[in-house]
Amino acid sequence: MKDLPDAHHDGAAEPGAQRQPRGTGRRLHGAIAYKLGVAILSGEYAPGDVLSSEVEFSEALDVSRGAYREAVQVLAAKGLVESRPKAGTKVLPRERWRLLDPDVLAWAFAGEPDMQLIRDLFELRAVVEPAAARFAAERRDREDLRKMKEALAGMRRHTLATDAGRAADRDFHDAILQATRNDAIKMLSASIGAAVHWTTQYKQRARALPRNPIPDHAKVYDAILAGDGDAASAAMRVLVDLALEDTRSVMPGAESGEGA
Amino acid sequence: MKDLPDAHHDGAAEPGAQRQPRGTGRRLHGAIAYKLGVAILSGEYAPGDVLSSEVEFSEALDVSRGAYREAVQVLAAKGLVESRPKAGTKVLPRERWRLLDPDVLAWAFAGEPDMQLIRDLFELRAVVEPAAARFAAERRDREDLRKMKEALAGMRRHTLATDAGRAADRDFHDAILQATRNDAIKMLSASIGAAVHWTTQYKQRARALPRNPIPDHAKVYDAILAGDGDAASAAMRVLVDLALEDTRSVMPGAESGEGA
DNA sequence: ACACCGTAATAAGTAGGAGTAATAAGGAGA
DNA sequence: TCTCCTTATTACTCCTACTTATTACGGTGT
Repeated sequence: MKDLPDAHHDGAAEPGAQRQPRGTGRRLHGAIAYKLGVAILSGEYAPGDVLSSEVEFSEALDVSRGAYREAVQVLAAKGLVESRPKAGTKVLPRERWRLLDPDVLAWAFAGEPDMQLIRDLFELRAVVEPAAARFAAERRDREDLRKMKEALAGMRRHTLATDAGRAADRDFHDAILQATRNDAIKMLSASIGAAVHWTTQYKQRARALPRNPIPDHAKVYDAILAGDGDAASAAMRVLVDLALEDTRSVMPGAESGEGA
Repeated sequence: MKDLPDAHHDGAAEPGAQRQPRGTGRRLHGAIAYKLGVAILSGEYAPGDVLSSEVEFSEALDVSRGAYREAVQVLAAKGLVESRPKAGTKVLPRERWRLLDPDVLAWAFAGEPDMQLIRDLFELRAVVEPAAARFAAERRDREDLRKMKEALAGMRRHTLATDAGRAADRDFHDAILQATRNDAIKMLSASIGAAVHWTTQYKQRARALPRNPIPDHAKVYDAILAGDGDAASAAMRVLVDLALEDTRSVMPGAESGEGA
C-alpha cells in the first residue's frame, strides 16, 4: 500500500494523526477503513455512489482483496456502505450512518468538520449532559465525589493550557458520567465529548480561553456534592454553552441564531 | 456451516428472527457475527475472555477463516472484541462496547434482555425524547405536521393491536424526529425506540394496553402544532413514561423506585 | 406491456501458506 | 537475586489463487 494515514491506539482513529509515513504503524484493514471512512464522511463519495469493484479497488490500493474486504465489513458494520453481488458496494443514505459511533465521528472530524453536524452534536450534548449531571447529583457516592474533587484540584494546579490540566478536565467529566450509573448515557456522552473536543483542540491548540473555566466547574461540583439535581443540571448547562461558544469562536462560518 | 439464525433485512439483526433453519437466508459472516454478538451480549463470553484461535473456531463453525475473520472485524468495529497477534481475540470490557449501535442493541435483546440495560435506555429516552419533541415544536413545517396528522389518523383507524396501527405509530414518531432537524438526535432516538419496542412486542404480542394511547399522542401533536415547546416536551414525557410502564408490566423482576 | 428466463458481472466464500508482531521463556551480566 | 536482552513460539495478519452464490439486467416470447 502507499501512504495511508493509519489509526493508532485501539483502532479509534484520530483526526490529523498520521504517525508513520511508512504504513507500518497499525493494522492494514484499519488504515483502509480509515481512508474510506474519511472519504465518505467528507463527501468524496456521495450516498448512492458505487465504489469500484473489489478487485479493482484492492489493486488500486495495492492490497489484497482480503484486507480490502475486511475494511469494507467495518464500514458496513457502521452503516456507511452496503455490498451486494452484482450491484457492488454502494454508499448508504446518511440516515443509515451510525453518526454517534466514535470511529464515525473521528472520520467526520478528520477532514473539514461539518458545521451542521457540530451544531447537532452540541444540541444533543446540551440535552444529555445536564441530565447526566442531575443523575450524578442524585446517585453519587463518596468515591465519586473524591474523584471529582481530585480532578478539580488537578485543573486548578495545572491550567487548561497544559496536557495535565486537560487530562484532569477529562477526569472530572468522566467521574460525573461514572456517577450517573447509566452505561448508555456514559457512552453517549463520552463519544460526543471526545468528538467535540477534537474540533476546538486540533484546530487551535493553546490559546487564551475566553473565561476562566474553574469556577464554572466548581459550581457543578458543589451542586453534585449537595445532591442538588436542579442546580447540577443548570451548572452543567452553563459549561456546555461555554464549550459551544469556545468552538464557535474557532470555526469560520459559524452563525445560526437560535437559543434553545 | 450449521444452523446459525441469520440476520435479515439490511444486516440489522432482529431478536428471535431465525428465518431459514438452513443458513441460506443471508450473508455468512453476518450470521457468524450475529451468533458471536449474541453470545457476548448474553454473557456467554465475559469481558477478558479469549476466543478460541482463528483456525480452531472457524473449523468448529465449519466456515473458512476468511468468513470468520470478517465476522470478527464486524465485532471489533462495534467495540466488542479486539484481536492482537499472539494474544488472540479477546472480549473487551463493557465500557468499550458501542451499546447504542442498533446491531448491538439487537444482539442484546436477542437473548434474555438485561433489565439494567433497559432501565438505562429508558432513562436516556426520557431525557432525549421530550427534548426532541421540543425541537420539533419549534422547527416543524407544514409538511411535518401533515405527516404527523396522517399518522395519527392511521393510529385511530387501525388500533395499536394491528400491524398497520403500529406502523402508523412508528410514522408518527419518525415524523417528530424528522422535524427536529437534528440528525444526531434522530438516529439516537430511532435506535433506542426500536430496541425498546422489541422488548414489549416480542415477548407478548397483542395484549390489552393498559390505557388508550391515542389521546396522549394527540396531546403531543397539538403541542407541536401550536409550536409550544414546553407542552410538547411534557406531553412526550408522558408517552415515554407510559411506554416504560408497559415494558415494566411485561418484564419479570422489574422494580426500581426512582422518578427523576 | 408484461412475465419469464438466461447470462454475465460481482461479491461471497474456500484453501493454504508466508510474514509479522506480541508474548513468554530462558540466559547473560551485574 | 534482579534486570535486561535474546530467542522461540504462537496466533493474528496478509497474500494468492480459485470456486461458488447471488442478482441486476437485458433479451425473448406471449
